[in-house]
Amino acid sequence: MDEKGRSLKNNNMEDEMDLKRGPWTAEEDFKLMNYIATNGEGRWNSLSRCAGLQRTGKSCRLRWLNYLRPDVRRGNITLEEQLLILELHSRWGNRWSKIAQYLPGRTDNEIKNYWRTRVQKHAKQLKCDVNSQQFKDTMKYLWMPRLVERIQSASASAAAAATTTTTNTTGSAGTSSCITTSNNQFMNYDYNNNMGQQYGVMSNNDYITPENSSVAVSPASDLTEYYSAPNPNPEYYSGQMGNSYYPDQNLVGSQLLPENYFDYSGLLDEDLTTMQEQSNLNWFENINGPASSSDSLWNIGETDEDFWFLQQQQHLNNNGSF
DNA sequence: AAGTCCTACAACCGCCAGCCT
DNA sequence: AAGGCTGGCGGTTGTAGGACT
Repeated sequence: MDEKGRSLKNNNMEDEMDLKRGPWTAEEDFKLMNYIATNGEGRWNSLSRCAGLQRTGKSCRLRWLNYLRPDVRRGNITLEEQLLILELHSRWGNRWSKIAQYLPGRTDNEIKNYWRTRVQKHAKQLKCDVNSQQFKDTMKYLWMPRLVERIQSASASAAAAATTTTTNTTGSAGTSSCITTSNNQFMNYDYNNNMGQQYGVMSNNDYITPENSSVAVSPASDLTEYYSAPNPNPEYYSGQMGNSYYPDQNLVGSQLLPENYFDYSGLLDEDLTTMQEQSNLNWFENINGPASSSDSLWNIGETDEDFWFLQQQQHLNNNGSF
């Protein structure tokens, strides 16, 4: 019997057994949680029967993994998580479950939904395919650096508010910052070495820094929103930036450490030139969309911050650095 | 206030690989 | 070796609720 035949057979069996579909009720959730608490998970079909649920094993598994599991993290995707998703997706594509391994508490389904609703939306606004080189470049050279900047900005604000110390050291060789994330993760990011000198972004210490910026975290858009969900299980995250955080041992301590996320050292100015040439439109017009667009990539003009950011970009553009 | 549109996300579906008999 | 079963994955759909007109 082929796969389709098998599926039909399964479906018929399910019909015969009058299995329930659609949203789960609180009672069903309770049954499932109770059963798993006592007997553990796995063997989902028999689990479903034994727990007295009129659901497929698949449905039970999905409900447990995506919703009922105690370590499922609720709340909006944070900036740090957005950054990680963009980076890992650029590495692996639509390998949602693999990407989810690197975001504790987040499910593949949630990440997939985030990608479809937020990222693909922006690709649509740019009138380019989400898999196109143009959009990938936009993410890599504008969106992701922007996220880094916002993370640092939010971190600096939080630190100032808490009157605790953040480690910002300024030396003649460059500016290195410690980005403290909402999960007490930290990212060492060297503006000058990783991006600034190569691309003219954030390269000048008296130009863009969290200290001299008037950046205020605002919920104006996907790119400006910031919400750090309460951590339901704090101990789960402790030490997650250490080696144990990364299930793929081949990447431990090398490619995936945050300080390497934006190591664009292999990229040349010609690459950016080519990138711009590939676009028929002005780079910034293309990114920002028409002035009337209310939900463009940066929501230009909606907040002082975004206007400020655009000015910085235009300044860099005019100076030929970008 | 009512209707329509949009967004986010839960849930389902088909396919596949691996294991077991 | 072949067929069946199970779990896992990525793609897609349905829908509740908020935003907009």
